[in-house]
Amino acid sequence: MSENLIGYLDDQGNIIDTQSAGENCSATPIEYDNSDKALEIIRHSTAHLMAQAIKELYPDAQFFVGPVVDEGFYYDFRVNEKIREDDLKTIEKKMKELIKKKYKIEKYEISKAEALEKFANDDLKLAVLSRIPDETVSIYKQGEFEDLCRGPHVPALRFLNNFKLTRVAGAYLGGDENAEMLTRIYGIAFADKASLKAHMAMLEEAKKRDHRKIGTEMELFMFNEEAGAGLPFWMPKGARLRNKLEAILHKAHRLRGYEPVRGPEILKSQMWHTSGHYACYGENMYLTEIDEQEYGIKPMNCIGHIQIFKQTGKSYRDLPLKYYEYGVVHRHEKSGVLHGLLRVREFTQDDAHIFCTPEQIKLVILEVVEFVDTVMSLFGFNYTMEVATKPEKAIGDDAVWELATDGIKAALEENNLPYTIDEGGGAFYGPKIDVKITDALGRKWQCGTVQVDFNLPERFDAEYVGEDNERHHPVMIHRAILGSFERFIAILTEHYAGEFPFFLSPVQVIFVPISDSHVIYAEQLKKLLLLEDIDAEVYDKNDSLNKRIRTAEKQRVPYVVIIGDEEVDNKTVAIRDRRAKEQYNLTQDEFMVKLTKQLQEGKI
RNA sequence: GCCCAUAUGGCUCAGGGGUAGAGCACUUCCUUGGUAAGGAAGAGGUCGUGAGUUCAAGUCUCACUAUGGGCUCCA
Repeated sequence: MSENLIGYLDDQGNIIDTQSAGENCSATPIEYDNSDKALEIIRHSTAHLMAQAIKELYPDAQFFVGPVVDEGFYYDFRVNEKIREDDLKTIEKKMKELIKKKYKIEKYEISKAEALEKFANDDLKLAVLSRIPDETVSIYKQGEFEDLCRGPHVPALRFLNNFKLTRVAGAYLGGDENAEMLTRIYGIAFADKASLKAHMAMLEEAKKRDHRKIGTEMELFMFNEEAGAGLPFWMPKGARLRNKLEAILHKAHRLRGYEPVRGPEILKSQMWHTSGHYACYGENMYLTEIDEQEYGIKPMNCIGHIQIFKQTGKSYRDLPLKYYEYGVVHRHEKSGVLHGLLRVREFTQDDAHIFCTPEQIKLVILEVVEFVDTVMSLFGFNYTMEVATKPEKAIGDDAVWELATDGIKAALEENNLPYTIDEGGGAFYGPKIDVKITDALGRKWQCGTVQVDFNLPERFDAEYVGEDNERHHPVMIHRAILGSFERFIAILTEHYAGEFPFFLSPVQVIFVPISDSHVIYAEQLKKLLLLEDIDAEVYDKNDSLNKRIRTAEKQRVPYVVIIGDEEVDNKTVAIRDRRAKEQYNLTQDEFMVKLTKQLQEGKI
């Protein structure tokens, strides 16, 4: 048996550890390295090692589950003591000590009845057992420490040298928010020290891209404790960036046949009762009373758009009818979930509602998915699509839900668009496709969404006259491309590490005049650029030239332009180009043409 | 909402019971410089808010607010 053998892979893709495989296993060996399967075993065993260390340090600790996850592993457990971030070092130290004891990891099997008896005093293990259907369960043992576990595990602790405990957190038992909260410790492990180090370095790099850090540095947005949590303020630089994004999207919508509309911020509660928001989404709504009449601040824009649709008679010839609005919505998110611009309580959706016939659904969905793809490509985002099905709190018949869900799946499948299923994740009025992109730390965030809704048009009695001269309820497709400007700009910031493409950059050009006599020319150029919707600044502070160039270069600006005698005399500019990472000279005309042309990159 | 942690000038942070510190940014002056930090002086904080312990509280305790990492939930 090889020194580095830690398990086998059978032809079904299941991992068999060496404890289970026996002497003469013919399955494919898994060597000790950084392959996915090897890491799965290593990390699982490291979770156990951590549990063993915790048990020695906190003898009263009881353990729940310790699985491998995308970012490493964790173990959930109950202790009387409070475990803090500082304690992780102590636990790590104990883990290293245990490795030195050279324990082997041994496995034995017992019947479920025996297990129930063995763990009779451990309610957490009994909870785990209650979820296991098998009649036989396995126990893994290393030194004095034993744990109920199905494996797989490495043969001995010596394979677990390269790990790091990353954070402590609370986690509900079984993910149920009504249940007890356990302590969870996350960690990561690799087969070699260098990979671990590289992983930690990657996390450090990701932190530098954090939109909250860059947003503060670049003065894009802010929050204010006295104003309230989750309520973002857009500072001038951030507002410029956002305006540019809005302008690009306005044009993109008009070119695709969308009409702008706008509904009020608050509507009488009766309307939210009719829609079902009051019953299904009420916990998230802000309510207010005016003249003894209750109003709800809108958490979504659909209700307003339906009223606009209903205002004038509609024919099948008008469909599909596309209304869009940069709709400001307020949602009372739980305080603990707020997260920079990625999760706020007031945000603006690039929202649209497409009224169409049932026959048009497929086409409309595809059109939207294509729109999404165009926008994502513009920024170079990878995204995944999830089809979310009927949630527990929902309105409408199952049959209608099925029809809508099948329509979504069919549209995607017929065009070979890959998707996964999010069971029960739909909106209360219909199933949806969620478009998810990842932030700097690899966390997925929902951005775009396409939702098929048979329910709200009926509830509000929205109608069109069909070819048959009868009245019909239209189908409503709710959709957003960016999702919200707040979240999307947060992700953009992390994606570009603040170095936004020219067409979005809040400051697109910085002029550095060499001395006072060159300021006039710089100001003239700045004005010329503004006429083309390009934002520029002139750095004429009383600092040395080198200092001003350094400051300008650190602003994450696409172009720094130096203006001296030579440039003024010849009507030229001396450019430091961020993208090309080089310096060159252009005439003023060439410069203007270059920049206005580059602005076109943002046209979609 | 729940668990744990954190909160000191605009920003990043030090100070851990005895009358508030640094760097950057800011203001003024000198310097007018051709491609990544020239020099000098100055201003700016009731140490998140409110209680409590103490002769004495940024510093210890509690509550609240906000923020961070998670859980749960979502654009």
